[in-house]
Amino acid sequence: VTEPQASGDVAIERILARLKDDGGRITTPRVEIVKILLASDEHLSADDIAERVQAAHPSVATSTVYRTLETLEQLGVIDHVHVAHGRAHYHLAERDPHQHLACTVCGAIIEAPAALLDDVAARVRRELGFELEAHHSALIGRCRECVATDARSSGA
Amino acid sequence: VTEPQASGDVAIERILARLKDDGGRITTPRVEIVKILLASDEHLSADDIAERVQAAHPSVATSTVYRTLETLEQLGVIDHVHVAHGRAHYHLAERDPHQHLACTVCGAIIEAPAALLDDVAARVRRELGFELEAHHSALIGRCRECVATDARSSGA
DNA sequence: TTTTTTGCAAAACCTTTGCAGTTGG
DNA sequence: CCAACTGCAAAGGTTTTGCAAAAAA
Repeated sequence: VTEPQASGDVAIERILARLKDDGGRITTPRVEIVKILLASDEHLSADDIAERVQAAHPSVATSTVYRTLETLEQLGVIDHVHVAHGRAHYHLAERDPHQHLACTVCGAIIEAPAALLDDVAARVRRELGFELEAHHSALIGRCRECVATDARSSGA
Repeated sequence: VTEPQASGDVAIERILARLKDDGGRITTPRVEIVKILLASDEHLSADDIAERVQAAHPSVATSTVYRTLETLEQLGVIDHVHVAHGRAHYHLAERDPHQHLACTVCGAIIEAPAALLDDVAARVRRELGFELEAHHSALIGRCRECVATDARSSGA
């Protein structure tokens, strides 16, 4: 059986290889951070990631997490989205491209189809010469649950 | 001549009246901040505003600026938009409603038609139950000038 | 060994808060 | 006079940075 059995292993290898090809080094914090990114479907904040790394390796500094995320982003491995209060969330670039909707009430990040802003992007390019980096900023508002909660409490 | 000659005066009066109606007081910092907001077409950060107030009244504290902006926002006089790095920009709510495009390179905020995101808002509401607060977050990307500069430098 | 990466601590950035003193009405 | 507002300074949360020690290649 030469087929890899866990796709995560392959993914890790590929990412670490990219790091190496770039003249980078494979270190424990980096491996752990990549694992966490691969293991999570969610959009994690730098602090979320730091917390998880530190659960297993308490000595890893938060600044290392930031520096690693920056490196991975430069390599095109991950992307980050800004949600409303200056916090960034990170996720693998390889995931299906998608837009982000951030709930101002509960903080949830909901994924929307990548094409959501295509028309808007075309329009601002045509009319204003503006190149939208659509994946880079979340659209903000309230998610289904929080809208429902709101309606319930104000209606009652 | 009972007609006001400068529309700015009327606007100031109206805003200060709202403040007063709400049980608020008319103070020097508040008057100055409202004037600055009225005098500027731009989207100002809290710090921009603080700087301008302090040019004339050096003792006005930045925290007062934040508190005043918060008060004015609660009264519906102003709105704020979040641009990519955790900085908020403030502008009068009375201005023509519009969307904001923030340039990641030069920091400019470009206004776009208010209706820009109407279709998107309708779609995420229908498909995801998400209530977009369209005016609240800027779309980010690169403005015409910065796109041109980029093309020039990478093309050369 | 050499260069990259790390951990730590400190600083930077934007914003909020506590509190005593000031001010508007 | 009294509540609302202010200035100051300190703290909050997130991210960045300087630097010497540690680790990868």
